[in-house]
Amino acid sequence: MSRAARGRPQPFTVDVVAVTPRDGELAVLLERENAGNNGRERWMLPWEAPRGDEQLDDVAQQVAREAIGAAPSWISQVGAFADGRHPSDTDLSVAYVALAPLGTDTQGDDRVWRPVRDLAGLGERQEAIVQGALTAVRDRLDLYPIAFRLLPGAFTLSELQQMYELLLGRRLHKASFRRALQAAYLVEPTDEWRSEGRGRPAQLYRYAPKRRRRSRRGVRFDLLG
Amino acid sequence: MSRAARGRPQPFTVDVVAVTPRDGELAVLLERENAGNNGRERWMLPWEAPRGDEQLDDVAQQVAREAIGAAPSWISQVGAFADGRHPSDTDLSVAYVALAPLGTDTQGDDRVWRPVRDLAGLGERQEAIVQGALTAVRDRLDLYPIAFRLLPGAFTLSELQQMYELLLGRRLHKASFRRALQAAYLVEPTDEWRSEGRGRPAQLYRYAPKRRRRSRRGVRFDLLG
DNA sequence: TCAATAGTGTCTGTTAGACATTATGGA
DNA sequence: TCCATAATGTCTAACAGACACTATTGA
Repeated sequence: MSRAARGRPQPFTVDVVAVTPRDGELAVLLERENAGNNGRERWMLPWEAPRGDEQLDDVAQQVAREAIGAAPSWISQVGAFADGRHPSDTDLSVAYVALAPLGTDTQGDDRVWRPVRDLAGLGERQEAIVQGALTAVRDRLDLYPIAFRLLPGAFTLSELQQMYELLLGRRLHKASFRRALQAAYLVEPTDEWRSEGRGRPAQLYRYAPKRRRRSRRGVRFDLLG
Repeated sequence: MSRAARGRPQPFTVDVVAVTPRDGELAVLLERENAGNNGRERWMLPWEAPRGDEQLDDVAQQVAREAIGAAPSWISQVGAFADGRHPSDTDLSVAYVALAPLGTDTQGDDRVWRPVRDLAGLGERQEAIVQGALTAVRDRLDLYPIAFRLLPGAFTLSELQQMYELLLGRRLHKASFRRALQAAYLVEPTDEWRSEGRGRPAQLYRYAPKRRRRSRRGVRFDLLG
């Protein structure tokens, strides 16, 4: 950071999209914007204008921790956004996406988990930021343990598969999913089982990556065309 | 953009990593930094502090066009960088990567294509930006026609394969590469051939995506572990 | 003719998805 | 007992890589 700006608030913000699974869909954390209460409610993503001597990642981590009420299980920069109105009236926002494990709850009326299909009350820029964050999560799903970070430490393979299905937005084949998981040496079984209603109880697993994948066969041409 | 900042220079920069193939490796465009010539040369990425009423993408496009001498064949945001020294002494840079087709040349001593393995003279922040840009290019290679945009309008399949190999940093299997390309309906043959030295002449192709890929089989677990 | 590169056909091992089957609990 | 879910085995089609072969030019 420049000497001039040391300690003073920056003319840009760090915005955090906190994501968690909730009621079978993804939800993001919104805070009430206590601007002039002229009729309809206005909401916003948690944000902060960093001081001049802070690193972006540290600020994002801090904003996420305060909003979620615990350290995020994963955090990553999404990009810079300048279009549209922002609660801070700054010209630029650096966006981050942060993951909160399943079951993370908030308290109070001014901080809520809202399903991503209904972001009414959010400003233009922050709505674009949420879309960018969700795209970033999907794009990085195969490289980072995102699905695992949205689950508690112990989980069933069906829960893990459902998390992947939720993030990808499509169904997966059970046998294939487990075969690929096995081959990747990413999980190890615990000696616990969980019984939910009817049906055979499921064994609990934990995330415990062992080997490194080094495949990358061929090239993929997944261009939209 | 906020009313306050309209028309005035912003307290951040838009930095552009212009990339082109050159002598069988990737090169980025550097400009001479005419700061106090105290001994060793200093170089920098092209950058600009946008006015308050400009959109980021437009500024990046403009910076790229001026640096390359022509419109970039593809451009995309990489992210925001705040660490390390920057020629502008601003606290933040929004980085873009821009592609220049093979054969794009520069003129003058103050603007050169430098191979990515030797970025001596570049400041800390911009060196991190270049690394981020190269990573972004590799990560998006399967989703955007990056390799095609680094080639002229007509190219041989061997040239296309070599471009993929250059970007991926590994050799590819010729028959498999062509099979996958065929299946993706991305190119169409022209009625021209090119003869280079010995060997059978190669047919020229052009980028002409026809159908949409809709495969995405299974899940990939490419986590590092 | 030889060397070099383009382009293609065939074989094989790997993998994804369909399908079926067994296992194990609760109602 | 029936039903629901877990977990796994088998079959097949698609695909990647190896290999070999033909095609076509310049030296």
